[in-house]
Amino acid sequence: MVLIMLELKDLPTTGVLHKFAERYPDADITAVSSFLHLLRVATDLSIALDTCLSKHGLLQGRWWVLILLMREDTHTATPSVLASKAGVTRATMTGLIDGLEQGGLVERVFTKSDRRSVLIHLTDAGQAKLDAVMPDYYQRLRLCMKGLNEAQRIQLEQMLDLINAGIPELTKQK
Amino acid sequence: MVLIMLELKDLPTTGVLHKFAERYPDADITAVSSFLHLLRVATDLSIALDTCLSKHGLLQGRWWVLILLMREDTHTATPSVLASKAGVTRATMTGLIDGLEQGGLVERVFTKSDRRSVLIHLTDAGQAKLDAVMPDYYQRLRLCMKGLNEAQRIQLEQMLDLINAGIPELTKQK
DNA sequence: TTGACATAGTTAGCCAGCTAACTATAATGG
DNA sequence: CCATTATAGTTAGCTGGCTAACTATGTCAA
Repeated sequence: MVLIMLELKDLPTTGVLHKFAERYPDADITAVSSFLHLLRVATDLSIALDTCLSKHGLLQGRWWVLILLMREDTHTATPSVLASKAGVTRATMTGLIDGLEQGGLVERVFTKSDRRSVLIHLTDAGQAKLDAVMPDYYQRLRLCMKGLNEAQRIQLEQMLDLINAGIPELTKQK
Repeated sequence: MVLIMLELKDLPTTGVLHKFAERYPDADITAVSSFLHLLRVATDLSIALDTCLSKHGLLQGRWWVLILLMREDTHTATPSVLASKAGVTRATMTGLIDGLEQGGLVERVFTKSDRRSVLIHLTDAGQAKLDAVMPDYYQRLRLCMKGLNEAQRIQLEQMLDLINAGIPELTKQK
């Protein structure tokens, strides 16, 4: 996944929001506040995740490829499938696989059935890398999220789904 | 703000999460689920916001600079302050200002008091650009967020604050 | 008062996304 | 059965972040 946004250090105060709402009467102050708050926390989470992964020589892109491969029973998938699941272009996936192959974490296996295609296979070194990264990641994430109990987590996901359902409104042609 | 993460198209099913939890007993399944869900929705929101802004010839970086300037009573600020509030480096801010100046949306004003410093001033054209963009943005955001009532928005922000408080756990030295 | 340090802005070069175009191979329909 | 279209992977070049290094200016303490 590739989320790019400006890191919002100074969320607007309600005073600023009201000032803007005067000039732009369509402004829905709590909508803006929640929206920016959500983007800000997610941005900081993403940066922190990269910091955590970089201690193991990974970033989100490559890390996610390894996870997608581990999910497969055969520890194998094509670049196209990986690109689609990771939400990046095939061109980007080529670069990610190049880096992982250079590090010996995956290997390209050429298939006979469809000669256009390549299978990407998680190597033992790749699995070992995951076995080093994932426990650290899971421990840290557990601590990070310990402020929310189970009920709150469910509520959060429900609200995220509601927002997600509204996203098309941001881009819809009028 | 610069949030970079892989766009997670395929969130793990609870089945997959349990499979991983077997190998990695530290995994806190609902923590992982909520975390990925949050990053995914925020990513999609960020992409949609860029799509919305790009119809007006802006992206998040430049758009945010214009907003920060409009917040100031004098419609003026230094690049350093803008960089700090936007959460980008001063180097990045130089590039953003270059682009905005080229489009006539801001101007560099050299000061006499501190000759190291420059003041960035929102031009009439810059204000006009905001007057074109912001109503569209606010209308769309209102629709996007209309699935959440006021109580839910408050709850959401509270939960985001709880997560935010846990972020240091992701990067803390052990 | 001057040497060391701090601050403001810029420049240069890196990186990981992206799109568009290309090659090779497969699938399909007239 | 062959021309067209679709698919898989790669390459080339763009973009907007980043860090590090640099210039110029200001500040402060010995």
